[in-house]
Amino acid sequence: MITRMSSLFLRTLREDPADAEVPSHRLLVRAGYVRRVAPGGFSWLPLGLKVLRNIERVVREEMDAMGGQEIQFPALLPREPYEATGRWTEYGDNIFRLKDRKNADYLLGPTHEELFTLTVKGEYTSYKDYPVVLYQIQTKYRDEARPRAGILRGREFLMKDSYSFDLSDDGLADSYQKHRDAYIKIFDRLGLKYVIVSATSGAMGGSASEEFLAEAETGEDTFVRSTESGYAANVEAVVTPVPAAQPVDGKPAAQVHHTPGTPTIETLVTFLNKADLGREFTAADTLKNVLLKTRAPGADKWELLAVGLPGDREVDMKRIEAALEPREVAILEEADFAAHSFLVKGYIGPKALQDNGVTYLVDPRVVTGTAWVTGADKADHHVVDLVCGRDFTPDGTIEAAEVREGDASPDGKGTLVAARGIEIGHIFQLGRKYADAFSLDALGADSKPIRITMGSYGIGVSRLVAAIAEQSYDDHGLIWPRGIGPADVHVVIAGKTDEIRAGGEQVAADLDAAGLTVLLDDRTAMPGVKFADADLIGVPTIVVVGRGLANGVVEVKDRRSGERTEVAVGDVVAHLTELVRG
RNA sequence: CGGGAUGUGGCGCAGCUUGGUAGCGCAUUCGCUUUGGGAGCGAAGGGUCGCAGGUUCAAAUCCUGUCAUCCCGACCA
Repeated sequence: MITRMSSLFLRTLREDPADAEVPSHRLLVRAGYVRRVAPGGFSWLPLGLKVLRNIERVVREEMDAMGGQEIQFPALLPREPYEATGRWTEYGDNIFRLKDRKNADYLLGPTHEELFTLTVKGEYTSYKDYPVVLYQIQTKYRDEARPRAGILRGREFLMKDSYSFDLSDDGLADSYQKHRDAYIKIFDRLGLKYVIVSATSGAMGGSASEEFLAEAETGEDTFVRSTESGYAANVEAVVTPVPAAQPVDGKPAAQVHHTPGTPTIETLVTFLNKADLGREFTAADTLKNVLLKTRAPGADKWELLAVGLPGDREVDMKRIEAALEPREVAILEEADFAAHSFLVKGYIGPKALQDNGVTYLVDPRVVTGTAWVTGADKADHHVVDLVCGRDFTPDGTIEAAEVREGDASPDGKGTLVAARGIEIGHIFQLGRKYADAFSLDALGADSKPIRITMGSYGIGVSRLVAAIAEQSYDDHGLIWPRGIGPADVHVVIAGKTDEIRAGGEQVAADLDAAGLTVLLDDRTAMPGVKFADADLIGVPTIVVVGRGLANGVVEVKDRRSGERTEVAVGDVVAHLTELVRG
């Protein structure tokens, strides 16, 4: 197919739009792919829509290949199914709600677990029907508190979501693995640099969960990766390597010291080093005890929880929350301290905690035989050489400490560094949460019902357009991977003579006949304008038909490398076919 | 929801301090020249200055209120 720029609905901008910050947003607007119409809402213009459709095609092909069957639900949904699972309330302000003329409640679907579950329940009743994988590529709506970064986080976006329905946990694991494999194929075909990190499943519930993150500085998600191995994980999922336990024998006895005016780690360390105890202390030698309270879902009573971690580490609330999920976690307030007189703020130690029945969890680095400086449970006093396993015994360990660059990688290879990524895919094993909500059962061979177990798998299709752009651009504009850009070849007619114009038309026609998609710049503009637009638009291969035509050659330019080669007119089709088909 | 910034032709901006009825660049239209890296000259069209009050002989400009957008944070299958 040939797209003629003389009639293409396109206006490129020479200047960056004022409201665009991230590269993908800037370039997609400048190159005339998208236009903003509302916060978090964008129109797709012809070039942008071609790219979106190309990505959609890749996703669809791989989903079909792994056995998925495409269906489509309405975006406009009734309240009832979401009421049944509690999500009408749980989603809070994050869903768009509306009423019809009869004052009935509707919502614009943020995700469709309920509908998929109900649909399968409506059609399938026998164990012989399973397993099944259904998917849709649908516009989703979320009333984001703050849409940002252009296409990357909008309030309306295109998403592929699929769901697997299995009779057994093994079946679910298999469906999960098939999706994981399909996602790898999809993102590889899209030419993305990405990592797969283990993730928490969040509000959806469920167990196994992994996120696909496209590496990009502008990404919203922080993850860590090893400098030496392929290890990558969300910060919440990093498991601290446990040091070897040490013998307790021979450790100096614990001693309480008067340490006036040392409520913080910093003041304590300074004090200790001036106290002439015969050795140097650092924050890492201290054991900081942080008081929290937790509450089980549905319960209204809070329970105290103490967390002990090395004094040089800050508490990471997100890691704690992930570790304690689904329990709610909160920092202790002044009133809570007042209610428990044994808690001496700034001087809390393991003894008072355990004497008073407070659950005491420690960082995994606090192993048997390690000696610590910690609170002595009375104001202005600390205890030195309190040995774990001798002087106190924690109730267990918890991943509560911040993860830092330079920490050892959990797989033992290399150290961790922080990186940022864009969440482009998320797969997880939902389990029976939705099947339970709607009593989705299959009748087994023994005529007894089998509760179905589900997996849920998403890909941000419109977000991928931006994610690819974030990874592939230069000072001149976008650079699309092959098969993803708005055309296979961008033919620029650089000259005004009839010969050159006819030559360009012929090259475009020949390429089209060979099955390539062609963007033909047949405008009467200056050559410089056309070259600049070609670079901005980012079709991977640019063919310039111009003054060389007199010698029977055209110029083939690789957009990414900038490399130009002269090719005889007669060889253009063969040359380009080779390039495009690889 | 907290913090910051900004609203002036389609896009990007100046003008506001010190009120006098709106300007520049890009884009668009016409003419001539030009034609391998965003051309030159000449002409033209296009703006209730976010909105509402107020002060004043006079408001883009000063005052009050309000709305919107963007950025940072909180939040985010």
